[in-house]
Order: sequence, then structure tokens, then C-alpha cells
Amino acid sequence: MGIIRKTQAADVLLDEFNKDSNAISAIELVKRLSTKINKTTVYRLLDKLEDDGVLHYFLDSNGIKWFAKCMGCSKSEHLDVHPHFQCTDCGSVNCLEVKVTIPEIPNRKVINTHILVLGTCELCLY
Amino acid sequence: MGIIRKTQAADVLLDEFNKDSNAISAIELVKRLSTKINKTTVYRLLDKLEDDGVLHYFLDSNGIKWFAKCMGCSKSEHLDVHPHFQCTDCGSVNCLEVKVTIPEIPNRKVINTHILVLGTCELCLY
DNA sequence: TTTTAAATGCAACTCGGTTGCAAATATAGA
DNA sequence: TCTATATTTGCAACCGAGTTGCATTTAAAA
Repeated sequence: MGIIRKTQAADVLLDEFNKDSNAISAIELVKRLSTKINKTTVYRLLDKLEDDGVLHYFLDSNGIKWFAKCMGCSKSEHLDVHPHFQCTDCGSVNCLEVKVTIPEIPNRKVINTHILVLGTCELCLY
Repeated sequence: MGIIRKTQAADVLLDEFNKDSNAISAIELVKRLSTKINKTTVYRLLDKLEDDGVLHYFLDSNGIKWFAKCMGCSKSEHLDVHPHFQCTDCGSVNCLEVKVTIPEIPNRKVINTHILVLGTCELCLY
């Protein structure tokens, strides 16, 4: 589908991604925006923005959805596939710029890769 | 906790892993065994076997739990961390023996890595 | 300004997984 | 082998992230 109209709800939601450079979980967004946007609408907007190549999503180690801004993606394709990092101390999640190479796998055609790195983030380390 | 008693339910469940070398989703196990073992018991057994280092689990791209037999793990630690492969055609999942190296990440301490590779499996490819 | 398709809110729902508790059962010890 | 007891199991009810149907509202084309 994709976003067609410039609505207030979409503005409010995108604002959250502009003031926070980390990834944000859908749950957190629903909570943060609960007075402004209905939960269903939040989920629907996230879907649409993902369709449009504005956001991308991934699952953390608990299977819950996180969203982050895309860099150079389009409606047709998500190009910036990259690993994500979750801090096991504070729970914060962000995108990693590192490139990870998956070796050839015999008799299988690789289409996509989801990589989640767990560890301690900069803030929790020191 | 870990398995202490040799019960019939544990036998039945482990049998599923012996006759199927792929990973099996918790949902599938609950379904397959529904006439023999209660859903709660299946989940509890899976937890315990994971604790014991007999099985390991991971999440697929939909955030649902899959279990597979471990190789050389113990109660204290899961040693055989490896990527998993899910076929986007037939949905089957299995462990990959390939070694993937995650580059050093500045200012972060890496503890663990979850890698899910999506693609077409051998059976669906030909 | 009117029209109308897109977006929203609400309530109810889905479903994978969990919890509390009483009943059943494996096993150590007599 | 029998008994005592802690572990395991089944059941029912629950949890919570995410979804769906539908009526209402709203952006924006005409």
C-alpha cells in the first residue's frame, strides 16, 4: 500500500525516529504515542513506512519487532541489509554498519540474512 | 532446572528429534504430539532440554521458536552457536555448519550472535 | 465546496507461549 | 516390594504482541 496522504499521525510517528537515532520497538512506540495515536494506527503506519522504504524492521532475541530508519531504500526493495545490535544490559538496539559475509552454502540459494548481535553497548560498557 | 526423571513424555518428544534431522518448531511439536502430550508439558520439556544442553532453540523470521538437537553442549553452556537456514518456499529449517565471523565492533562487547539465513533449500531448488 | 478514497479509532479477536494449582507418577529409601 | 516425597503432568485460565472488521473522520482531488 504505502503512505499516500500526509497525515498528522504519520508526522508524529516519524518525529520519534528523527529525535532518536536508535531503533525503536513497536511496543515502545505504541506506549510513547498512546495519547496521540491509536495502537492499531501505529502498527499500520509502521507497515506502510516499511513498504515505502522509509523504515525497516527486524526482530530482537525475544521475537518482538523493532523499526529503524532506512538509508537509500525504495518502495521496490530494501537495499541496506545490515546486522543489528542489542545491548543485553539496557535493551537498546541499533543498526550496525559492519559488513558480514555469509559463505556459500552448498545446494542452497541464499536470498536474505538476518543477523542480530547481542552484547554490551558503549554506554553500558563504561 | 533440567530433566531429572526419565518420563514417557520426554521419550516421546525426543523421538521426534531422532526421526527428523531438521529443526522442529514448538508449534509443530505441540500439534504432532497433541494426542500424547499436553501443550504446556511440551513447552516445559523443551525448556528443560534446552537447559540441559540437549536441544537449542532460535527464532525464525516470524519470531516463532524452533528447536534442534545440540552437538557437544552441556548444562552449563551452549557451545555450538551456528547459523540457521529457513527455506522461504517450504518453511523447513535446519542448522548450518558454516562459520560466520562477525567483525570487531568499536566500543561494544559482543557476547552472542543470532544468524538466520533465508533462501531456497535443496529440495525446493531442483 | 463537494466528493470520495484513504486513514483512523475502537472493540473484539488471534495465537504462540506462560502460570497456578491440583492430580499423577517416577524414584530414592526403607 | 512398598512407601514417601519431590518431580512431572494436565487443565483451564491467562498474557501480550500484533491483527481484523467496521463505522467514522479526514486529506486532497475535482
